[in-house]
Amino acid sequence: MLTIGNLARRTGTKVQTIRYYEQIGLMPEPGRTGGGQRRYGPTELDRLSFIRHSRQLGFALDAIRELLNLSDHPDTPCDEADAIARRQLKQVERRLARLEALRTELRRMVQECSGGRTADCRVLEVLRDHSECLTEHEEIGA
Amino acid sequence: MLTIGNLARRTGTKVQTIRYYEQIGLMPEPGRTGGGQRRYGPTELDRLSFIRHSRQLGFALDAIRELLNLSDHPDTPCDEADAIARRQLKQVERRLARLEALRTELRRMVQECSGGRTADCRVLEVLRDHSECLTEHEEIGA
DNA sequence: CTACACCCTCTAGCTGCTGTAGGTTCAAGT
DNA sequence: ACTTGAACCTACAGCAGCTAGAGGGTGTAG
Repeated sequence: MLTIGNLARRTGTKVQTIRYYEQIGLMPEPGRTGGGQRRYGPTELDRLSFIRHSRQLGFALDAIRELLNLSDHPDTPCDEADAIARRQLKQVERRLARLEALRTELRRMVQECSGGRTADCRVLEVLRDHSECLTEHEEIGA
Repeated sequence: MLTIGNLARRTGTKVQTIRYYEQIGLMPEPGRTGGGQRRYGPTELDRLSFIRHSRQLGFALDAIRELLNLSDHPDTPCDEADAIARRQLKQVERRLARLEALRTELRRMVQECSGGRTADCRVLEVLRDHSECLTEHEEIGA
C-alpha cells in the first residue's frame, strides 16, 4: 500500500496534482487509514501512470478521461481510441506548423538586429509593423 | 477618436481583452467621454497593434511589457530587446523539438492500431506502458 | 513517548483571456 | 425633442491544469 507521497514519487506527479485528479474524478477515491490518510494499490498506480503518460503526450484531461473509459472496456471496438489519438496527432501537427512559422519570423528578427539603439532595433520595428512579416500568424491558440 | 469597439475591430482584439490589458497596465487609461466611455487615439492604436503582434509571435505579456518599455526609450541600447527575442526563439525551438517527438510517438501509435478490440489496441497499450516509447518526453510545459 | 516527516482540507493564485448580468450612453432616424 | 437599438460601462465568475500556502492532524522510527 502506497501513501500519496510514494505514489507521487513513483509516477513523477505532485501530491497536490493527485488530489486534484481525484477531485475532478480522474482518479478514484482511494481507501483511507483510520486517521484519514489515502492509501493506494497497484490499480491506482497503473491508472495514474496512464494519465501521466497521456499528459506527456499532450492529451487533454477530457481526452484522457475518454481513453481511460475505453481502456476499462476491453471488448468494445477500438475505433474511438484511435480517433482520439488521430485528433491529438492532428492538433500536434497544427501546432508544429504554427511554431515553425514563428521560428522563421523570430530568427529573421534576431538576425537583423545590428545591436544599435532601440530606436533602430529591427526586433522592435518588426513588432511595430505587421506588414513586415513573411508569414501569416493570426491565431494564438496553443 | 476611436471607440473601444472600433479599436477592437482594427486590431483584431476583443473588447474585453482591451479592458483587460488596461487593467493589468499594459494599455494606458484612455480619455473618456462625459458619459464615461473610452476614446482612443492613434498612439493607443499603435500600442495595441504592437501588443497583438507580439502575442501572435508567442511573447508572454510580461515580455511584451518589457518590449514596450524598451520601445518607449529609443536611445537605450537594444541589447535587451534582442535578448528577449532570442529567449523567445529558444523557447519556440524547445517546444518544436518536444512537439516533433510527440508527433513521432503519436504517429507510431496510430499506425500500429489495427482496428480490433480495445483490449488489443496499440494506442491504449502504449499509453499504459511508457517503456514502449522511443523518445523521452518528461516535461509537459507549453 | 517524542520528534518530525508526512498527511489532511480549504482556499487562493497563476496565464491570458472570455462570458455573463445588469445597467448606462451614444448616435441616427423620425 | 424623442425614441430606438447598438454599443458601451462595471463587476465578477469561469476556463485548463495545476501549484502554493495556511493551519492543523497522523504515522512511525528511535
